[in-house]
Amino acid sequence: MKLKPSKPTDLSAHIAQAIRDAIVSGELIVDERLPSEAELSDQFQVSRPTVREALKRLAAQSLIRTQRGASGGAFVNKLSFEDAYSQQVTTSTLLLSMNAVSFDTACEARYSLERACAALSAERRTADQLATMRAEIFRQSQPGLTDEAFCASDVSFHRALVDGAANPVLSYQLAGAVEAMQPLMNMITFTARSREEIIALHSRIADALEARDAKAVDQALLELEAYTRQLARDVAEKRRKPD
Amino acid sequence: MKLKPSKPTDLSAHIAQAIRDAIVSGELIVDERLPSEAELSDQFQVSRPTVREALKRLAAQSLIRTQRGASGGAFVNKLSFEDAYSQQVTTSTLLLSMNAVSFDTACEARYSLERACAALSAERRTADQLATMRAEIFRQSQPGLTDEAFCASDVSFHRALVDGAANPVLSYQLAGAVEAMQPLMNMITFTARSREEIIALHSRIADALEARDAKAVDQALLELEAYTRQLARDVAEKRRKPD
DNA sequence: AGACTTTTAAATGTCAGACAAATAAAAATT
DNA sequence: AATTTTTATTTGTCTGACATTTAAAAGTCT
Repeated sequence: MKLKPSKPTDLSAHIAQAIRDAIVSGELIVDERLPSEAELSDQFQVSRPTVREALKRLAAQSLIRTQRGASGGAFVNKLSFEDAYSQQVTTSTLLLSMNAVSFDTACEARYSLERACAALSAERRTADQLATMRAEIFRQSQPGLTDEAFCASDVSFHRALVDGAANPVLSYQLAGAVEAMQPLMNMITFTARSREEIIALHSRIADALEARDAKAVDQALLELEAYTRQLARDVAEKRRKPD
Repeated sequence: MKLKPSKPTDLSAHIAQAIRDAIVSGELIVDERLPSEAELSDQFQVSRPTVREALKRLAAQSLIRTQRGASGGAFVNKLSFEDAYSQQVTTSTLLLSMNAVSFDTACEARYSLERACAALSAERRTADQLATMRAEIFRQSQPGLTDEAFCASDVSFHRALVDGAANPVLSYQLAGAVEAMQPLMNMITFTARSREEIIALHSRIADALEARDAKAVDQALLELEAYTRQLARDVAEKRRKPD
């Protein structure tokens, strides 16, 4: 029936898609200036507010940036790993919370991906990354640390592990998975005993990385995953049947 | 100096962030209706166009959906795996093309992640997914297939492999990595000989999955990665020194 | 009373025109 | 020649209006 993929309404979405296509296809290249809003409204035969709504959609995806003034305008933005990363964290976090993804499912995904980095990280990790991991382990062992701070340090630790693979694409992909887990992790109350256990496993991971022993890293990660899932089960158990 | 994180300008970005925060923090829950544009312009003390620009930013991230009419308005959208997936493909694709990520880096990331699924997929793959893979292998063996069609079939094959892990979070994460590689893969010209080689490896993967032999899957993926990178090197070589 | 039709009100979608603010280039001045 | 001023361009924002869609309310008929 309808030939157009998008309904005749939502002109701004239509225009945004047209420009997006031009960027993805390479028709518009990085740092190239788009026509001014006035010119675009002429070209697309719509009003300037409508064009602006379209541009804001693109800006929300970091596809363009705008600059005011004489030779200003909208420019095709070079998507940085950092931009892509922060977008992915937001998206992944919401995806997990809104779709009631089970802790087990998220945890399995996270550790599967993280183990994918382990071999590369064992091979390539720098002294600096190792030092970061040791520092985070030390921080985790401090008494009086809140659960939130403990989790945050945990994320930093794993981030260093992932970055050890020295592959920006991997880091970008993994960052979403690891960081999006944090809200779920925050549901766990870490006892002194469980922290001790986790820190021991972290130390084993750091040791294995220092020795460039990929298999030992993998094994420690497997155990860490199993232990984390066990903790979550305990919390769920306690919630169901509080003493 | 500036206390506000965002500059005093870009009101729409500011408002979008405020609403985004409310959604991420859970202050606004799925399917909840936002105040009308008129009410929002009152609350934030800005004009309606400005509010609309903010809402379009959120719509671009699939965080809200809008509905016209009497009891219409903007509603918090339940972010689906599909939405998140397509966003990630767009982002990943642009990230690779704009940052001149080397074929090797992207390839390494992709296969590392894919191998992370291999063990789970060997354990859980359904007969249906196996059939899909066999069908794609058959398609790939058809003579007269264009390179684009061959690549597309390749993506479908790997997609089935990833979905075999039966973990939606993994599928979502991996889809981006695999699909974003396609433009890079399209640069390769597949000779009859190289297609034959790839198909043989695909068959080995399918066989191993059928036998639920995780190690064999992993090994075949390793070889496929090595072969793919070799092909890319050959193309680069030929381009530098054409005969 | 109940089912159907019409009206109405509320909301988003779009438009036009205007002014403010920023900014770089051009013009004027020292 | 260097500096300052002007100017033109472009985005950012506002006001007000109308169009369109849609669900609920009101009305009408059987």
